[in-house]
Amino acid sequence: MRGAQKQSGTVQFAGKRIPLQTVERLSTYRRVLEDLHGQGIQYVYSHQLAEYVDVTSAQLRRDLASFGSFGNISRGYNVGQLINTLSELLGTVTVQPVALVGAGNLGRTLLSYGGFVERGFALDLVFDNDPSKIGRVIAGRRCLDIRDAATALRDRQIGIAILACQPQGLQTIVNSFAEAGVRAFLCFVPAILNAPPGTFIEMEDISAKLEKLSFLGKNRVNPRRELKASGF
Amino acid sequence: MRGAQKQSGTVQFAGKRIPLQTVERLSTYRRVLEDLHGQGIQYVYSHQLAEYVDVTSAQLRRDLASFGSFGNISRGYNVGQLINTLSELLGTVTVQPVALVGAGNLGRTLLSYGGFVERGFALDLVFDNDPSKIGRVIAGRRCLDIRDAATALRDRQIGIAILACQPQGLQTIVNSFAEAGVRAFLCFVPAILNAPPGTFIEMEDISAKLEKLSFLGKNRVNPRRELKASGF
DNA sequence: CAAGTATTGTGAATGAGTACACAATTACAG
DNA sequence: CTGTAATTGTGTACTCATTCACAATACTTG
Repeated sequence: MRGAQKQSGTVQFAGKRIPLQTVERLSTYRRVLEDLHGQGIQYVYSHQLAEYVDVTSAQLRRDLASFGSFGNISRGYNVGQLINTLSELLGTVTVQPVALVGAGNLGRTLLSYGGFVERGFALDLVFDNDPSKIGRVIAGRRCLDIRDAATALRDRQIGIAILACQPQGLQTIVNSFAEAGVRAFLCFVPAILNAPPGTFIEMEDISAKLEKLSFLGKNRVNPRRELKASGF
Repeated sequence: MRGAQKQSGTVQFAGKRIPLQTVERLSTYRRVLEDLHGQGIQYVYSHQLAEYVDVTSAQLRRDLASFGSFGNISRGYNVGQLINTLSELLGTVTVQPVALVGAGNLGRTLLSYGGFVERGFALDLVFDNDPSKIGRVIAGRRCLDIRDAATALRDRQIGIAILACQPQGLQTIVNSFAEAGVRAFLCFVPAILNAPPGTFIEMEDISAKLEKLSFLGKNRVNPRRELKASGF
């Protein structure tokens, strides 16, 4: 038994070791950039974007610079171009298919959430082990038998799976998914899982988040960086 | 405009500066301990518990030791006792009320999830601004008008709120909740929010998680610690 | 009761991540 | 065409987090 935790760690990219936290920030940058793009803004300086995202400008520049040199030294960063660059890095230029395990309450909520596609993900495959759900169409997708997962995953070349099912037998499912080529898992089930070699499991325990907040509500937080008076 | 990010930061506790990451691990420890407790195990050594949770034993001992001295030097840690200690630290000895903003798909899913109570949280208050929802009973709770939130929050002494609504006007809601005594927010809405002074916002962006996984699936991850051959 | 064994808690060393500060560079105004 | 102002990318310093390694301690066994 081995827990899949928020292993901070690093990623190997073009010979460099890049902190996972940097990768997480890329998402935020991209999201804010989309916003600016929508407002018709074409160029943005590191200190502006940094302020929106609440990091230091140095942090932002280093994050981006670790993937290449994208800024114009005097105009700043081209918004549209940077969005494309980040999308390429994150692998969301084209919408990629994602598998969902579990068509319960949470699963159905995820299926009916429209926001994934515009961020580059489509929950195309739904699996369950409940005979009363298998075969039924849920939010436009036909629910498949979890036992038939392997071939379906391979056919569609699925690389990412979301786990929103019961904890029983979950390790077996993860193993077989990994066997079928799935590289990364987002797991909403509070279970102790072992990530098969070459795969990554991101745990999402909402109760744990609440526990953290509960603790923070009772004790004073020292922000990493002293907050400037916000102009908000 | 200021983004509420995963500010790593530290917490002030009994004069010590404690990393937030330590606090997050406490939840995991507690969860695994509950498991062991259920199995009737009374004592556990740091290296055992550490193996389950996938941290080093030194990490585990330091995490716990930063809050006090709980281990018996030769029997290890008393499982039941440690659970109580952690619950006290996390503030989940008694079930505490939590407010939910937004009775949409996600909100209803959270309401019908039974796992919160056993972790010490009860989603007692539900708010929405949709007249067709206000007054209706959803999963046993009557949905209240978001405009009446302030008094309800104060009456129930709510310290934590979950945000699962539309992004429009969310900052205003956060501000008024903070005014009414809410100290911590768990936000599922991909918006840029400014945490009022003395409050903490935990962002939960599922699409961002998928983007991270997408990146990781394409690039090799260096685990922080070399995995020992697992006995799983 | 003494010797042996194994564990906790922690000072010190290491490693990772962030912020500072500036050289190099570009734009632009006069 | 030159001077001025402002930005990026990055070497360096620093802070924070993790791991090492061991002294202090408690239990067990002979």
